[in-house]
Parts: sequence; structure tokens; C-alpha cells
Amino acid sequence: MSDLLERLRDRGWRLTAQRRVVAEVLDGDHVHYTADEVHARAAARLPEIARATVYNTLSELVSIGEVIEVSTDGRAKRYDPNARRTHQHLVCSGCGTIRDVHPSGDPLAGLPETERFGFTVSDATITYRGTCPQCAAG
Amino acid sequence: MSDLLERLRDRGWRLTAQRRVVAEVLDGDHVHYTADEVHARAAARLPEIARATVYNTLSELVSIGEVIEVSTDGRAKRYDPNARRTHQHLVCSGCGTIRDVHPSGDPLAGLPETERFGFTVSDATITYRGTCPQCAAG
DNA sequence: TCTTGACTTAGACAATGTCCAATGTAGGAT
DNA sequence: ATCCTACATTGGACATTGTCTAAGTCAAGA
Ligand SMILES: [Mn+2]
Ligand SMILES: [Mn+2]
Ligand SMILES: [Zn+2]
Ligand SMILES: [Zn+2]
Repeated sequence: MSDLLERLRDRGWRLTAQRRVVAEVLDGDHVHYTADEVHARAAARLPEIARATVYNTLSELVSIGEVIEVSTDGRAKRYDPNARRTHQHLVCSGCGTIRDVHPSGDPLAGLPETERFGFTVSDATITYRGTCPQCAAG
Repeated sequence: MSDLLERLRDRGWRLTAQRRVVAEVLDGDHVHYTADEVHARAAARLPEIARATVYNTLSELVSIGEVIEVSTDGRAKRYDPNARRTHQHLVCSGCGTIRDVHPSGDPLAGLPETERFGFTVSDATITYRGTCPQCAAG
């Protein structure tokens, strides 16, 4: 059993076949699938899995912090199993490929007090954009 | 006539009543309306304006660089008339208020070469999140 | 004033996401 | 091993956001 499924069971989750396949789809590095992509991949193993179940399971994984939501393009949200180490994203403007990246330094340091409007600032999300090697070559 | 409308006329645009009201709605600082919000405000002045016209006009303003699209929450895109000076956004997690902010330094400097995966990186979009004074007080 | 190509409109359609009542089942209880 | 039942799943209706098109309208130059 994967670490993720074990953690889910420790939380008292029922381990259904549907939750297993969703958890299996969300495994690996640089994985950022949309809900429909997760559904398609899950359905390859468990054809009768419902779209609503995929949405339910993804929402639950997000709410307990095992998966993060990524919105890089204003279209469908993407689901990212790399929730253990905070990171940012590098997106190819040509093909949409997304890579996890780890910038140096504190991203909040660049925002001067005079630019904070009295807010308590707790977090920064950075999306880097550029052209990937394949798109540059093609 | 506003500067924006004058620039549009210089580009050969037909100045229709619909385009005028959309341009008037998109005026001011820290303005980040959704398309439906633009439509509602435009319809207050020109009740028969169609949703499609608002979408068309916004897309055209974006394509010529007079307005930028902002996606801070994975929901509806927001339209920002502050396209002259590049800036980032500070969002209140409580109420959704969005402020324009200007971080110091080059945002690309924080991404080491070893974290670029061979990409040519051209741009970084930063969303800061926190709590605004009203939400902190309330 | 006329003409015409660009603009607007209403509504169908598409993509993404949410909700619900009916049905099924995982896992503890017996 | 079987039963119970609270929780999970299902299919489809519905909501939100955005795109597209055919038909009608009009801004602006001739
Ligand atoms: Mn990631
Ligand atoms: Mn802005
Ligand atoms: Zn690419
Ligand atoms: Zn607030």
C-alpha cells in the first residue's frame, strides 16, 4: 500500500476501490492533472468510476492537505500530489508543460512594507513562464 | 474622452456605445472585475448590452495590451486596466479584495539555473495572500 | 445621405464544477 | 460468517463561466 493510502486509512478513511485508483493516479513527480484527466486515468483501471466521485475525492485530499490545487491558466484547476515540500511552478507557454521548481530565498521578502496596505501577508504563489526545450527546438 | 478611448480610436476602432461603457467601467486603480461584473456595471448605463459584447470587447482590449487578465483564484478571470506598469497582486483570503503591488527586484532572479529545466524563462506572476485590515479587525 | 463592413445581439453550445436522491458497500459488531 | 449501518458512490440535473454563430444594426467614410 502506498504511503498516501496508509495515511488516509490512519485518518479513518474507508479505503474504497475508487479512492485507491485516484490515489494511484496522483503519484509521481511533476504531476499536475485536471479533474477530468484524473477521471480518465482512473477510469482506465475502474471503468465505472463516476466523475462526482473523482471531484469528491480530490476535494477531500485537498482539504486534508495531501494534494494541492494549482491554477496556472485560469482554466481547469490541476491537482498536485507534491504537497510535502512547498514549491512553485514553471509553465511552458507553448505546450503547457508544468515543472515543479524551488526558488531560493523568501518570496515575501520582495514585498516592501509600504506595498502591503496593512495586510498580514502569509504566502506567495509564483508562476514562472517561458519556453521549454522541446518547444524551443520545434 | 478618456485616454483609453482615444487610443482605441487611434487604432481604428469603431467607437460604439457598448465599447464606451465597457471602457468607462474599466477605469480606476485596483480595479479587477470579472466579465460578469463588467457586464452588470455596463448594463447599469446601457441596459441592452449583451454578454457576448462584453466578452468580445474584453478579449480585444486584452489582445491589444490595454487590459490584462488576472487569475487569482481558479474561478472567473478578472480584467485589470492597469496594464501600463507591470505589477503583482495581493489578495485577502477573507474577502477576496485585490490590491496592486510592486515588489522590489527582479522576480526571475530567485530561480536558479538548476531549477529551470532548460526553459527560457521570460516572466513571473506572483500572487501574495494574506488578511486585509478589515478582515483582521472584524 | 448612402453604403458597407464591422459590430452587436440572443441564444445555443461547451467546459468545468456542484449538488442531490437513490443505491451500494467497508468495516465494525454479533 | 453474516449482518448492520453510516458513509461512499452513482447518474444526472443544475450552476457558472466562457465561446460561437446567424441575423440584424450602425459608425463612419464616400
Ligand atoms: Mn507542483
Ligand atoms: Mn492589478
Ligand atoms: Zn513546451
Ligand atoms: Zn479582507
